[in-house]
Amino acid sequence: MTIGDTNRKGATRIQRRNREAILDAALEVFSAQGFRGATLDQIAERAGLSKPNMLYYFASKEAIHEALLAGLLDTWLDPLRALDPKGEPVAEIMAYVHRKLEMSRLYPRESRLFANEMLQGAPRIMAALTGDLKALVDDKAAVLQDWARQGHIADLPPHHLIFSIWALTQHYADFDVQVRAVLGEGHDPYAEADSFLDTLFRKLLAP
Amino acid sequence: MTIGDTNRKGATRIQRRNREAILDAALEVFSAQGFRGATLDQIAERAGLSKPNMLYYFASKEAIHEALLAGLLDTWLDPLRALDPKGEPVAEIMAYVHRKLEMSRLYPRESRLFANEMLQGAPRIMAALTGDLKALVDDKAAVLQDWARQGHIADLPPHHLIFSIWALTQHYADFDVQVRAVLGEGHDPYAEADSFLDTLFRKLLAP
DNA sequence: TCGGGATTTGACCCGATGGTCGAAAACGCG
DNA sequence: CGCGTTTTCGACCATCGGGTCAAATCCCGA
Repeated sequence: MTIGDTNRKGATRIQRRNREAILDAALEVFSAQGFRGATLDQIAERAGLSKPNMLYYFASKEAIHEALLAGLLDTWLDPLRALDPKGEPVAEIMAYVHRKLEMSRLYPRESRLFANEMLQGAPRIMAALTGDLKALVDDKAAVLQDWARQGHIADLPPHHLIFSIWALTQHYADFDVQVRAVLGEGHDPYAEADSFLDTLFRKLLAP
Repeated sequence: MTIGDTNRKGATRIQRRNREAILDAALEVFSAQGFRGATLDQIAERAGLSKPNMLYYFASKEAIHEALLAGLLDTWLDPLRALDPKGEPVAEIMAYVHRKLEMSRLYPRESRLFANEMLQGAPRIMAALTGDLKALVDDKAAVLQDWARQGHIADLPPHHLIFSIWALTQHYADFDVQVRAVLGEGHDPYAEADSFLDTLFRKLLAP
């Protein structure tokens, strides 16, 4: 049987376990070293497999990276998708901010993988950026603009409002070392950020 | 004569020209590929030198990277240093925001180099983070807190206020591709950001 | 103009790295 | 249990990549 891209049904228990172990290890390494900086040996070791065995599950380094990115953008955008045009404007946006920060806290590796890709000029996901991503953002931006027009929130450039949410929440994952280094001991960056960002966006959104 | 770290006086015209060309090329490559992802061949080619010749000016790949980072943190923090405790609070902070955004616009490669280093866990500049950087930030944070206590600006956690300025301004350099992909044609990201961030921070700082 | 230091480079070294192969071992199901 | 399929991996390969070296070339001040 071809191993291909199966990650769901039709795969044995061993296949699922190993593919998962590989992707987890790869996430660890790619997110910390970037694509070119990562080596198959590092990934294989972390995954607890021999290199040839790993390449039995994924055809190449590229293929592993691709598999990782494939799911990423989707997962990453779920919180934005959940922003409900029919909900209460400020509450919806605040919920988005908090969900996004929670993503940074729970999935910092994914955030860094994405950041790495952006820093490199997004060679592998440019299509998704100008396609799905842009479409989704444009859609939600229209919602924000409507809310602004109706006076529910301040009149702000909607795209940049969204950028600001991304920047502020992802910063805590991507620049984690810096945040912790500067704050010093005895701080809970994410708890403080949660409160600070709440204040920030409430003030910003107030009409 | 030892080539060492001389970048100033005591170096011939050729030395200055070549060292500069190397550092510029290295900035280009390191900022786009990360340390491990960059190769000496790429750098040498961009610099217009042979690899051995490049290694005549810098002892190793590490040395080039180090030279780059050495100047970076300092330059990068200049705008914050310029924040004057005796100035008018809101004006001082707004000036900092605009200066920082201008840095992103003029020196996106430096921003990305720094971001790469952070993503990798800051292995090469951790000392500077917990040393000079923390000291400077603590110092300015105290100023902000004073201003807040005196009612000049809103009472916000000063460290996170600074983080928010970093996150929002650097985002436009580090995630440039994403910003442009999402905005589409006919936008001037930095001009829009300048206006948006002005609004954002004025609303945030209002007591 | 000339000599010695500064600069440049072709050739080379060798460990790292992505990837292949064939055969052995483990699995699972009839 | 028997056997075809799946899984595993030791050994190997070609290329890449950081770095060295000795010899050639260039440059400039006395």
